[in-house]
Amino acid sequence: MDDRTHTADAEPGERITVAGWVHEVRDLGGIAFLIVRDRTGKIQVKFATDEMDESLVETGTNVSRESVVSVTGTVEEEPRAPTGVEIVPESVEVLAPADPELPLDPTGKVDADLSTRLDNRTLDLRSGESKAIFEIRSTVLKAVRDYFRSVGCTEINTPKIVATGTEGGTELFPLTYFGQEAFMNQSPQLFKQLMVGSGLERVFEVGPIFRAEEHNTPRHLNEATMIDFESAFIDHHEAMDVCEGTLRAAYEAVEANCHEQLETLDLTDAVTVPQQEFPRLTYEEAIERINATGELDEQLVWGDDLSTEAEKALGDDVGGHYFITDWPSEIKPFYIQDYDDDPDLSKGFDLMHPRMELVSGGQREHRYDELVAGFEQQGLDPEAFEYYTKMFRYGMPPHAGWAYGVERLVMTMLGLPNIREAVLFPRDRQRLSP
RNA sequence: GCCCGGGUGGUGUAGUGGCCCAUCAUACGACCCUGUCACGGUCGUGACGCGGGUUCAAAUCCCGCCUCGGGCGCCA
Repeated sequence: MDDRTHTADAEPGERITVAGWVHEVRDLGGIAFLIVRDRTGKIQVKFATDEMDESLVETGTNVSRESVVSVTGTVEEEPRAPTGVEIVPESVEVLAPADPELPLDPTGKVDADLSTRLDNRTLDLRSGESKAIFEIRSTVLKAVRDYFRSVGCTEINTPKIVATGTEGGTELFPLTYFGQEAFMNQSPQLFKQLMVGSGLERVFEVGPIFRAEEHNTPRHLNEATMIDFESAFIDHHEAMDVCEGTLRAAYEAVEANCHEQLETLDLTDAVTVPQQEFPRLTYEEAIERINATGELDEQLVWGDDLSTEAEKALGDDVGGHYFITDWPSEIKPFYIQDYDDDPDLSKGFDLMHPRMELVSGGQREHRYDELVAGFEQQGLDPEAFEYYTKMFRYGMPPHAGWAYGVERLVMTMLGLPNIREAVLFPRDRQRLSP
């Protein structure tokens, strides 16, 4: 396939070979058109049915939609062709015929339900919209990685099969590891913290996490991709700076490099880099503001976690990304540090999009005695986490960090109605295949 | 985990007790058509998730199961 030309690169006067999928055949009688699609676009192949070789016309016009074909011919300038050029074929080869009855319509003339699309993801991703989402996701991941490198991070990978959970609270997928009890990891949290105490100091990871919660919503997955960041010698304010920088980098990269995809998704004006610096509301300010909206039946009191309804009320009120800082220690995990002068208040924060929570992070507890006390307060056995706590006895620097859900980032950026749109092969309460 | 709403040709849908051996679009098959670009035209094939019940009569009502989607909790 060395001599293959992409459809978008076809220049008049050239003799080329294009290879791709049969998008459509339009047979008008004496003239017929075969539209070939590849990842760069589409091109029209013209058959003058009375004048051309009979078997060539037969092959080119009787091929089923979505079959894979290779067409060799001359590119001619033709104002009447959709792209201004068309191929006058010398030969057409069917590399892989498709069954005539397709489980969904990649041209998009007839809609398909999300579950039908997910059952036939390969075909679904031949359509412009679905493909565009994953091209944008790829751009986001590249931008995020580049940004982390620009602020001196080392990319790491931590184990996904673990002996204990991170927080003990959430549901884990159990498995058997050579006869031992083990779990799929729900977060790189503990491992990335161990790395800030290593010579690496400042790390990030992009990888999967697994949560066995039986939720059934458009914003949860049982296998998700997390962007984790953790750095030594920074506090939660600096961690928020990096967090905001990462998100801006992602939006900027998409705005700069994904014109075509945004156009396909009809989002050219909808996706823009956030202008304002993200407001940093304290938890206390947040609940006051929520109560002031009057959207909730019952007023929130200090110590309440924010319900979905409360988050929505606040999101509508703020109208853009924002941080919530200084959460009550009670509702944040043990590894988040409390304020020394107010132990009821933690240095945890969340980054919110008006639609949902995107990031959770905070200043970590790096002092051994306080950390162990925190375990006990949350009813966890410090012994079970000895591999983790032990390292805090050998010089663990002050540090902070956070974690994003990639799918939520893409979902909120593109206004996708369902998080499954942002994963190739989602794992949810009922879907395990493909 | 609790709660709510759906499942009708390949795909997406209409139909809420008899007007339904089921509507429309698209796809598929056949034929006609020399500039389509959602090509057009004629004809044709093709479906009520599964099991039980109520009724003279069930796609339609009831029960169970399967399955899909959503709300809440919790979270990324």
